[in-house]
Amino acid sequence: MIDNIREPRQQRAIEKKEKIIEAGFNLICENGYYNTNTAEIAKKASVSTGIVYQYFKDKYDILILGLEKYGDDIFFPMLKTKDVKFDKKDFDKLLKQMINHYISNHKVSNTAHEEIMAMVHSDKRVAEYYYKRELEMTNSLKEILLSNGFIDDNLSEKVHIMMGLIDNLCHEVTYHKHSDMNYNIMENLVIDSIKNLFKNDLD
Amino acid sequence: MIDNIREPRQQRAIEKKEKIIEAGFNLICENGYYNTNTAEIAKKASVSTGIVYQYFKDKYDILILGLEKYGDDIFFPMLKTKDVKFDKKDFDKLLKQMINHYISNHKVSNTAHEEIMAMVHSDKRVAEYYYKRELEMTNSLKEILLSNGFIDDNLSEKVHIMMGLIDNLCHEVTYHKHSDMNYNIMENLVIDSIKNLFKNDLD
Amino acid sequence: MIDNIREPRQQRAIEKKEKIIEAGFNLICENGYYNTNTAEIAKKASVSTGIVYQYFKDKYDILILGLEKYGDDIFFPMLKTKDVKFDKKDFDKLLKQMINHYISNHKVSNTAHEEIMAMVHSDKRVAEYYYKRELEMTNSLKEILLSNGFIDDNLSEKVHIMMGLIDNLCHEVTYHKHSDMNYNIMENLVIDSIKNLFKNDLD
Amino acid sequence: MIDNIREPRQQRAIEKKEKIIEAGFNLICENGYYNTNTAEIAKKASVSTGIVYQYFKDKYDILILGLEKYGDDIFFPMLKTKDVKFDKKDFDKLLKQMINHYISNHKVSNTAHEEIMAMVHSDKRVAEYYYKRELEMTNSLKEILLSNGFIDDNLSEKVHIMMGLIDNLCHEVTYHKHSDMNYNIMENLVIDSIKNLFKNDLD
DNA sequence: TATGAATGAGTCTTCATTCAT
DNA sequence: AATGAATGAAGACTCATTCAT
Repeated sequence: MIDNIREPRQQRAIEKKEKIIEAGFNLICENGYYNTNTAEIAKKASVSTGIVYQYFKDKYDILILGLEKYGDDIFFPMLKTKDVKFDKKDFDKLLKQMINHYISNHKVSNTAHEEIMAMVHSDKRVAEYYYKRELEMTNSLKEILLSNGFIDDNLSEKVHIMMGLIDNLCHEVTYHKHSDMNYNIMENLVIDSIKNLFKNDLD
Repeated sequence: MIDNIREPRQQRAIEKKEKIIEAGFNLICENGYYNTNTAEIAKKASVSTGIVYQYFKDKYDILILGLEKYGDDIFFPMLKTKDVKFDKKDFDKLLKQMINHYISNHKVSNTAHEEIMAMVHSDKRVAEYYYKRELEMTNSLKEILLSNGFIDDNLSEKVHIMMGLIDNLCHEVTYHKHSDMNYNIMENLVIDSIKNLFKNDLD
Repeated sequence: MIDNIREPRQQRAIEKKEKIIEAGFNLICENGYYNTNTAEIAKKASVSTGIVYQYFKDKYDILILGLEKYGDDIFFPMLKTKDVKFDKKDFDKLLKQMINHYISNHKVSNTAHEEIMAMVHSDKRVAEYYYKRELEMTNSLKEILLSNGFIDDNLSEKVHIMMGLIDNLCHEVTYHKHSDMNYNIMENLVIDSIKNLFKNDLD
Repeated sequence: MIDNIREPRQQRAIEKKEKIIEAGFNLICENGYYNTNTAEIAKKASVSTGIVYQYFKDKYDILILGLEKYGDDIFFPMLKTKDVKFDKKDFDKLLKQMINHYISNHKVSNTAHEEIMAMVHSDKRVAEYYYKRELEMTNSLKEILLSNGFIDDNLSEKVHIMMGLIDNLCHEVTYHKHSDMNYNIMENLVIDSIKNLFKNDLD
């Protein structure tokens, strides 16, 4: 079989490809990979079913390309944040900002998060993407902290734990709503935990 | 139309039903729900496809029943642990034990974890199961701590964060193997974070 | 393959067979042959599915035997009426009685009529049964008329037409309810038509 | 999920859809609805099974569309006959024509009649179709009669009875062949009965 | 005799992918 | 480059019938 996936040259063709990725990725995020079929994707992208296979090897390809294109916005919006300067006294504030940013982002694309996280757990390439970006995120945070005078003392581990704490908090706030849980208190406890992690830097 | 689902009476039939759940749940855990078909399940359970539908409403039913039967062992093995007594001085040790227990359990059923967690993110009933048990787990830990003299000061929130920390650590250890991460250090940081959470109790 | 259909000798066995026929035929009459399965039949007859195949060759067999057993009551209740004596002046009354008898019978087993008539149109043996009884009915009516002084002048044809008229009327009354149709008038027209058929005898 | 049913645009596709209806309806008429499967239909129409479900919701849909397309030719060919003018003296002739028309039509699609009539008795939508057309037929006949000077005196009832008489006759001629029945005589008796129904108009 | 467990061929239906135009 | 028609393998599920006990 010939590999006849064509990389579009013309502007219109490029736009068409983008449109398919967008439509496909959105549908997959809304309904899940297995509950989305190519006919729907084509329809939503206002193209024919046939054309899909001139731009993409298969349905899976759409997912992966969609993930690469839109994944960062959903999972790692903070990756775009660079060169943050802050006073150590205001570390609290920074954390609060991050948390709020995270939470509001979660809320926006609630189902997308769910569906893609599902695939992180079941699909190798999605997992690969996710963990790679997570690592980038860790490194990005490390650099921010280093550039603000934090010392490189087990920093990777600390940042990883910190991210886990924030993620867990956001998840709780966005989905579960365990009735007996007070999110203000939780947030304060999380912030306190993080400050404890970096106590050597903050004293 | 008749309600086809029959509860088997004969011993051999009961065993067969169990066998189908086991085979089905295992396959789903290994390969994912959508990549497992009823013919495979039947074959692995050494039964005909027909019998599957006498004991189960549909494929999904097998998943749910399998989850109820084996899920606790995979996700919440500690739920069986009750009446733990410990000296506050040995809180470290207890935490280390828990972490090791968790990690070894993760390692045993690596893919099961992944596949089921995928469904927690995409399927309502699986999510329901998971979060319910998670809550039970939280409550169980709360009681253990209370019975060992910890005070009920935002205990739910603290325990939830603690579980998140442990979970995150285990996950990291079992899957990622972020090359630059030192798990001993991470473990110590996690333990320290937890102790910090309960500093009022441990002073 | 051995033909191991057994004719039951013991009283209990005979009753069981009857029960299966009754249950099966009733279900078929209610829901149609293709919408009735053997499990349902067995359940309704309070027997096991296995036993069914010791008394009957197959599902079809139940239908045929049921038809032979209960069909007459549904389709040809008048077959039991013999030795009717009437005065020619009262022919009207007789016809009215017949019609009412027919109609009330139709109403009792409305769906049975529908379902079995469906099979008259699609199944050879059901058709065979039906037309045979229809012939018997014709002959029976012929004899009644002859024994009351009617002459044998194209009597078969007349009776057949008469039966068609009554049948058609009953059907209309029982099912259609064509809103604009006055059944009293229709009945009178039918009776008048029949009397016209036999005008040579009634003058 | 998407609404899969597509209305074909291309000429060839339209023909293919027609072909499927034709093949499906024919098979159902020959062998019955439950004895016809989609694979056979596809094969007879020289298409793949998949395409069937792009044009039709399900097997049942094929039946209904087939009925709407071909049903009139089979059941109500006379519906096309309009603006009939006749002299009351020739009412006999008209009736004979009708009867012959009916009979020859019955003979052509013998099994179709049987199978579809079976469904009239067991399926709501088929029944709906049938009785609706029957009503149209009645009305059409009424108008013909009215336009030829018949008076509107219980005309609906009379026409309905008349149709029943003709139908019954045709059925007898086409199927039963009750050996002892003389169809010429029967035909004459039927015609005489009809004329008697309309005696007020014909005197 | 009787049970109900077990079989597996058969049915409808879906959908990723390819083809003809 | 584009369309949308067409393919056919694969899957879930049913059910008449047979089998083991």
